[in-house]
Amino acid sequence: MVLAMHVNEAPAPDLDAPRRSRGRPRKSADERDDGNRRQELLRVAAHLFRTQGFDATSTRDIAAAAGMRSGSPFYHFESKEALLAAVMLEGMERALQRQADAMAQAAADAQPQSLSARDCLRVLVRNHFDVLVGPESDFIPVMLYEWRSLSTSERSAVKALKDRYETVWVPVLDALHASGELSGDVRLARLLIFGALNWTAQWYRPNQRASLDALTDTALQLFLKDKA
Amino acid sequence: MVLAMHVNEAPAPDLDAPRRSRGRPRKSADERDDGNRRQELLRVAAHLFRTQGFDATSTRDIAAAAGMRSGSPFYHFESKEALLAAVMLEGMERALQRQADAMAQAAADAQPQSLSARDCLRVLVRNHFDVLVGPESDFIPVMLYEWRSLSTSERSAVKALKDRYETVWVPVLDALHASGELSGDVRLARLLIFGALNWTAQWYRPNQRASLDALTDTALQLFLKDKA
DNA sequence: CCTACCGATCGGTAGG
DNA sequence: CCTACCGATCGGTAGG
Repeated sequence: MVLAMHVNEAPAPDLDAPRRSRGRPRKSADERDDGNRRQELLRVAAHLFRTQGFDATSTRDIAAAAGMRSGSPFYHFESKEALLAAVMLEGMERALQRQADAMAQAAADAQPQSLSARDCLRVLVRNHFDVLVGPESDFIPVMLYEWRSLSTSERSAVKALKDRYETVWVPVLDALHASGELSGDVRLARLLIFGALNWTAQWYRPNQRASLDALTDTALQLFLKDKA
Repeated sequence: MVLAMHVNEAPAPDLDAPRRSRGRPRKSADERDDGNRRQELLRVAAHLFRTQGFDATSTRDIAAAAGMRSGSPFYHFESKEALLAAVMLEGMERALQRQADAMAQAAADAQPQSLSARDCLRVLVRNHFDVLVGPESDFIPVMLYEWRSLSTSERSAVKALKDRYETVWVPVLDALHASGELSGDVRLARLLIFGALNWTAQWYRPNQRASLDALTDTALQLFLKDKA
C-alpha cells in the first residue's frame, strides 16, 4: 500500500503581478478572446515539445510557460496526448494554408505565362523550409519527430492532412520526371527529397551561413538535371 | 514528508527454468563471456530505444527484456544515460568498421583499376542503408533520433566518431563536384544527401516494395548528373 | 546479479 | 482557471 502525503506545491510565483500593478486588468483585444489561452498553450507546448521532446516535457512545464498552475492545462485539453495532437493538427493546417498561398501568389506573379514545373518545385521547397525552420516553426518539427508519441486514434487525422500536403508535390515531380529533369523512380525520389528537406530541422540554424534562399537553390541543383 | 511502503515487486517469472531443466547450467561459449550480459543489455536497449524512444523506455523494460530484475542493469551501467551513450558508441564503432570494410572490399574487387568517385559513393550509400535499416540496425537510428537525450558530457565522444564517419564522404563528394556530377555547394549538398538517406529510417520497411539495392540506384540517380 | 526499498516526479482529477 | 491531492511509475541504491 502506498501512503503519500504531499506538501503544498511551491507557492505560485506572482505571475500576474506586473499586470495587476497597472490596476484592474483591462481586457485587451487578445485577452478577451476565449481561445487566447488555448492558443498560448499550443504555442508554448509546441516550443517545449520541439526543444525537449514530448516525453521529457511535463504538463507542469507547459503550464508554467503559459503562466498557469499545474492542473490548468487540463481545463483546455483532455490529456497531454490530446495537446500533442492539437499541436500537430494546428501545424499542418497552417502549413497547408501557407503552401496554398505561396502557390497562388507565385501563379499570380507569373501571369500571363504559367509557371514551369521547376518554378513550382522551387516555390514548394522554399515554402517547406519556411514551415520547417522559419519563424514560428515549432509545430511541424514536432509532427515530424514526435509521431511515435501520438496516440494511434489521432494518427489518421494528422496523416490525412500530411497526405494532402504531399499530394500537391506529386504532379510537379511527375512533370519534372517527364521532362527528364528528375531521374529515377518518382515515388522513391519523392521520399528521398522529403528526407533531405525534413532533415534540415536537425541542423539548420537561422542567421548562420546559408540563407533559406541559398538552401533552396542548392536543393534544386542537387535534385534536378538540366532540361533535356 | 512522504511515507511510502512498497510491496514486493511482482514475483520473478522463472526466467532460468528452461536452462535449469537441462541440469546444471553449462557455460557455453557466449555465456562464459563476462561481457555477454552487457552486450545483451546493449542489444535490447537499442531495440527499445529505437521503437519506443529513450524517455518512453524504462530501465525496468530493459531489464525485463534482458531477463533480469529491475535493479540489475545498474550493475553494468552507471545510469540510464550511460547506457544510451554506450548504445550510440557501439553503433558508431560498428558503422565505422563496416564502412571501412565495404570500401576495402570494393577496392579489392575493382583491381587493377581504381574505383570511380561514383562507384565510391555507391558503396558508401549502400553501406549506409545497411547500417540504417538493414539487419541489427537499431543502434544508428537511436544515435540519430535520440541525440537530444544524450547527456552533454557524452556528446563529444559520439560526435567524434560521427565526424570520422562523415569525413570519408568528403573527398568522394569533392571529386564528384569537380567532375560536374554533383552540382551546388558541396557542404550543403552533403547535408541534404545525409538527410535524404537518414530519413529512410522513418519510412523504409524491409521486404517491402524497394530493395536496398534499388534504393541505392534511385539515390544515385537523384543526386548525380551524367559526367560532363 | 537479486531483494527490497527510497525520494522524486508525473498525468490527471474533484471541487470550487 | 486554481487548490490540493491521488495513485502510479520512475531512476537509482544498500546490502547481500
